[in-house]
Amino acid sequence: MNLQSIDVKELLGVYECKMDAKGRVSVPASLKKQLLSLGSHGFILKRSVFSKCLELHTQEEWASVTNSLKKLNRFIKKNNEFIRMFHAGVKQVEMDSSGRILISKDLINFANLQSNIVFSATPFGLEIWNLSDYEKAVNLEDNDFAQLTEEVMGEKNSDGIS
Amino acid sequence: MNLQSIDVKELLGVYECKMDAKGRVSVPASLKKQLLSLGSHGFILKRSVFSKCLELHTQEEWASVTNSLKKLNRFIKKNNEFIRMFHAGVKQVEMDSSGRILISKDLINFANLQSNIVFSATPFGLEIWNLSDYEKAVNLEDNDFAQLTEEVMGEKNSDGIS
DNA sequence: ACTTTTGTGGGTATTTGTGGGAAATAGTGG
DNA sequence: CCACTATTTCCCACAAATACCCACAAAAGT
Repeated sequence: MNLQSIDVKELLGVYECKMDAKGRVSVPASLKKQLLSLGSHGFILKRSVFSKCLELHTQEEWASVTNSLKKLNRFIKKNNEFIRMFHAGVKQVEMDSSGRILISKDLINFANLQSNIVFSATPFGLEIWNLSDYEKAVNLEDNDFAQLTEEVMGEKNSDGIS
Repeated sequence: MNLQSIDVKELLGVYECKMDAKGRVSVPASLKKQLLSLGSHGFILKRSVFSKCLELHTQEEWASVTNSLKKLNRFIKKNNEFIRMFHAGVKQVEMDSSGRILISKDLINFANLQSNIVFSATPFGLEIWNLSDYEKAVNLEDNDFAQLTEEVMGEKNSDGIS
């Protein structure tokens, strides 16, 4: 399969890979190609707000978020709190010469990362999980996915989106 | 990772670091490069208005704040009071030869700073926190982020910016 | 089966972070 | 004005983290 020339709007795919003792994670080749086609070598790595996992964003993506946020009035306390929480754990990262990213100690700690890592690309963004936490998070026995599907998607319209 | 040549409009990144017994905090290398690319070695350090933390501003940034404040009518009592309180604890600081800033005793006291410090750069500016206070401030369990998001971003326009 | 790509690990030079000593400066009270 | 104390600056030294290599095994493509 030749992915060299694939041009993507959203990342797609779930990949398992390893983090080494130095905290380096080599981005799976398929993802790497997608990421590079999306933009630069520089990325934003941050804590996810709702789960104990990390999120990876392209600089372009992040810049547009930043643009929106800058329009908020900074002299309103709630805006301050929102911005602060939203930015928790934000780090600039780059791929090294062999296509790996270095994850800082505090982020490793936050997301409970060990040797086995999962990259999970969804339309909402690219998440990085500890393998066993990821398994738990998507495990049908722990989370009633059927019911969740109904709650989220089972609304008036046939496509589930109201 | 080579950040040498990154040119920024806003500071970005959240970093943990240490303050030593003398009250010196070495600015993380990534932030240091961003700060220096933004301007000078001299900065304004002050109390934050809404939280028990400090804010670091470049001189340029501060000049623009000062400009806004000058437009307030000084013959209104509340404006007077606001200006005075807004300037509480303002200090000029410089990085020393090894890239550290010295935080004065009263500011250390105000922000309850101990050995573990957090630099949090957001589009609103650069905040300096005591680590454990920071964690509390961004912790989901202590803060209803969902509701906060609605209040801050959930306004008329589709992008949440009114 | 051979070549190329990908994933993984590790060594080492360099940068960064941290601490402390001692000189210089400022601040205090007599 | 002086003596004394506290604070700040300027060094230097060392430990830790990181960037930059290179090597090689495993996997994939031809």
